[in-house]
Amino acid sequence: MAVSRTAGAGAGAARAKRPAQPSRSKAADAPILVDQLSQYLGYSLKRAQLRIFDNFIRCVAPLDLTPAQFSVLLLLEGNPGRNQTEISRTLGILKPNFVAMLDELESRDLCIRVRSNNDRRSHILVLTEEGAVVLARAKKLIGAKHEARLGALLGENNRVLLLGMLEKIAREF
Amino acid sequence: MAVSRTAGAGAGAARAKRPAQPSRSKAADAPILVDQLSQYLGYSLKRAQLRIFDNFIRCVAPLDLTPAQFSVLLLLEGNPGRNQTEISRTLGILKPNFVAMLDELESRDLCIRVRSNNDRRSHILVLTEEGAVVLARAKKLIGAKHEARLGALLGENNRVLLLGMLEKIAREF
DNA sequence: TGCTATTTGGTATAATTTATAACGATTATC
DNA sequence: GATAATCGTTATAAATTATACCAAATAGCA
Repeated sequence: MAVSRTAGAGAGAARAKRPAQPSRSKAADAPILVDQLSQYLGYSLKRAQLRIFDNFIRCVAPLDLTPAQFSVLLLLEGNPGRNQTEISRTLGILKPNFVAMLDELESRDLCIRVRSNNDRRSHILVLTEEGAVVLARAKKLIGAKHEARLGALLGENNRVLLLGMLEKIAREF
Repeated sequence: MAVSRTAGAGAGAARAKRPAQPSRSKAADAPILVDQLSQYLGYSLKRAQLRIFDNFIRCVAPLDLTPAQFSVLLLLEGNPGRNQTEISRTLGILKPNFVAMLDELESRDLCIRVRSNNDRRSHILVLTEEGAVVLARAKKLIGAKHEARLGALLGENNRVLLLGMLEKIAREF
């Protein structure tokens, strides 16, 4: 369905004042119709997702966290004692790609890898104190600037409804 | 927020029968908790989007159309006489990336570029007959196998509600 | 009319994201 | 104790998204 990050959604071409004359030559820039497309869940879903991610990133910009990084930290906090494979699989991150991501987080002292005693192959992922602090700040920023805004836009009831439907799709579709 | 294409969502590790003993060593694979994460719109949105795209692609597999390609064809059908810039911008595809995409569609005889008479710089995009046929088939497949399934999962009322909320987010957030 | 600025489609290329194959070390299985 | 499987990792590819620039054509204006 296309939909990339930067360019805006609107048929933002010229949009100058258009003459009454409905000819098809110059100044005839009627907005492009997206109505049909918007009826397809995939399209609207992707567009919404890009908007949300953009805003998410801006909200936590002071902490320099990507959505993926945030999700890792949050998962570590709530699930201590897990290893890389468990965390990466839960998030749908392929193991090879998770390595660099952890290197980054570890280099910023947000978490550490600890060799497991039970299974010396695996690395237990541990949220550091710094990681906990950053995560707490991120939560606060997102709650105040991001999710709150969503609630304001849709209404709190609808926000919860939306979340429920999305979860259902993610699990059962 | 992570969330890639392949790996499933579940904490799909071993999940063998676990002994009553709640020790933390072997066989202690309680499912990882994602509840907190699921409360963040970005996470659930992305997961749902990946599921939907996966299914979309499978549904139109016989026609070999990506969501992006489908959206282009649909837009051409509903908006004849538009040029590349207008279409690509509407879809949020950057112009340089749109070139190869059009090359592909044109090579498959689904659409053609026609030099405009009004403005000899621009290429008007025209859906070919073949393109219209393929698009019609795609619509049918998606309607029958994809959107219908969604309606069955959420209920038709909720499906419409969901679409409305997503559109609102895409436009106003 | 001429001159400059902008727009259009395009090329080349980079950066980012996602995916596959394989390896050493360790553990499980039998 | 031999074989298979798993863990984290490296290397690398493929796909997606983004930036800089170009020639041709047009627009805007002096």
